[in-house]
Amino acid sequence: MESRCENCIIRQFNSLRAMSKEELKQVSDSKTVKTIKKGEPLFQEGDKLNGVYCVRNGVSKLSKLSSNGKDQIVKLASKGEVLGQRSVISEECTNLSAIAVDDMEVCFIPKESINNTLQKNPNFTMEVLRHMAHDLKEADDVIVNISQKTVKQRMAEAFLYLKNNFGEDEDGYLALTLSREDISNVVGTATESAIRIISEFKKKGLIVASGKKIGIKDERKLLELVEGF
Amino acid sequence: MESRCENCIIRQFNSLRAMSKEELKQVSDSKTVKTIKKGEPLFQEGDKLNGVYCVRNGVSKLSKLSSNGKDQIVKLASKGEVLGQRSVISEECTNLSAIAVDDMEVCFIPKESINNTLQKNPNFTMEVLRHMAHDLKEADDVIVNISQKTVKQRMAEAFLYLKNNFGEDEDGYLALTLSREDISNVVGTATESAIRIISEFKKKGLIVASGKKIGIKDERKLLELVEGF
DNA sequence: TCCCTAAACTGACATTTGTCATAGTATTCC
DNA sequence: GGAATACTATGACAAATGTCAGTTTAGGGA
Repeated sequence: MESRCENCIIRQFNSLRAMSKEELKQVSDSKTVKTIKKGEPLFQEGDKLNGVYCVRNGVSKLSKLSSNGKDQIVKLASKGEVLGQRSVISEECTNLSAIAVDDMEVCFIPKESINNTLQKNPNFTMEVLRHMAHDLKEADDVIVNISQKTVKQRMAEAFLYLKNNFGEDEDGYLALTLSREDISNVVGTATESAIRIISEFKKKGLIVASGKKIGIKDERKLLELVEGF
Repeated sequence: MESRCENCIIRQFNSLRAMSKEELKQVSDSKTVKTIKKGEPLFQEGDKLNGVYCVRNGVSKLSKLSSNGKDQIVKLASKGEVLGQRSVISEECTNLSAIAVDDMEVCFIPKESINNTLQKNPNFTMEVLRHMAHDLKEADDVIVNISQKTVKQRMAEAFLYLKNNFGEDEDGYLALTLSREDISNVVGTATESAIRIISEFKKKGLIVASGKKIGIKDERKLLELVEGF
């Protein structure tokens, strides 16, 4: 893949597209490319981040540990997403852990480059602001879903989310394969409950599963379930 | 209260403090002061907002209707907070309703003033960005709490939140009085469940209640409950 | 003041969800 | 290839929570 930020297509998907040629050059010169293996962390809850991570390949789960010892996955980030922005902007330790769900390739961009551009390029700042506004809206939706919907509804929604955001492979299975435990941590339920609901969905013909791979069979009915029928 | 934004103390608490004298003058000239009675809406979910609302007095609940017909309260906003920013920035319809919990006094600032300043004053943009980063972090915390804690724990947390954010009156009761239904909508549970837990807390001496007014009696035990003992 | 309505409350019950125990099934690593 | 380990699955049960139905209480007009 192209290693010069100026030519990197990835940035078309994130706030970096608002950077000028010179700014991108600076970012390009200061960035480092990192490879993270499945299961390894990009950063951990409480870490002080010295920069942001731009995802080139693979998927990362952003999660937070609850006092009951369970992780709650707040977001799944893939190609083009920038992680750690919030922490860098507010100059606080990060409140989330980022762990690779796949093997990943990311660019680490030191915070100086980001802060520098934030000060000089209002377009960039606005772009970051717009992204954050969007994330906040999504977070509100998650709050409402998680508090007002049943586990079954949230499971159905999770599968539809996975399809819409990560797509399907050639055999019609969800492209992103998560462990049952990760699924339960996205949905916010016990692993056993998640497994039981998967079994139920299989029996009812809503999904198919072969090993870890899950495929959506009856999207319409899943949608109806989410809406509460 | 002072009607010129330049002299308004309220703005010390929000992003408007990053505005210049001239910008504040423009805001002041274009703003309108509105009085909203208890129970009335500032705006409703799905509305297209033509500006933001700066709270001078009173409290507003920001809520979203779920498909099961219940409202989930996502945030309680009081003096100094600015509502509708996100919608104005992303130029989308608002995803939340804002309804007065108290009688309120707010300033409506047309979006032109805001957008104008966003374009010209990078400090202001950064300030808004920082606020939004903070809100996003809080939203993450809410997600984790609501999904990983029991209703009882969340109730305890809600009372502590009300004390810390809105304080107590001279008699030691929580300054912000919410109906049982509103409390249940903050916590994300059935009204009956909320009432039952309030009764239980009263019996156990964690809180006292006289009519709608609730007072915290044993903060330590409430905290322990939240942390899971 | 009294009524009337909305809110607060309580009980009984059904349902959902979590927990523990245990067994089967993949996967990895030597 | 085979043991060790992690993940998936299922049953049985307990606990938490929601729902429905009905009663009591409080507050705001006429």
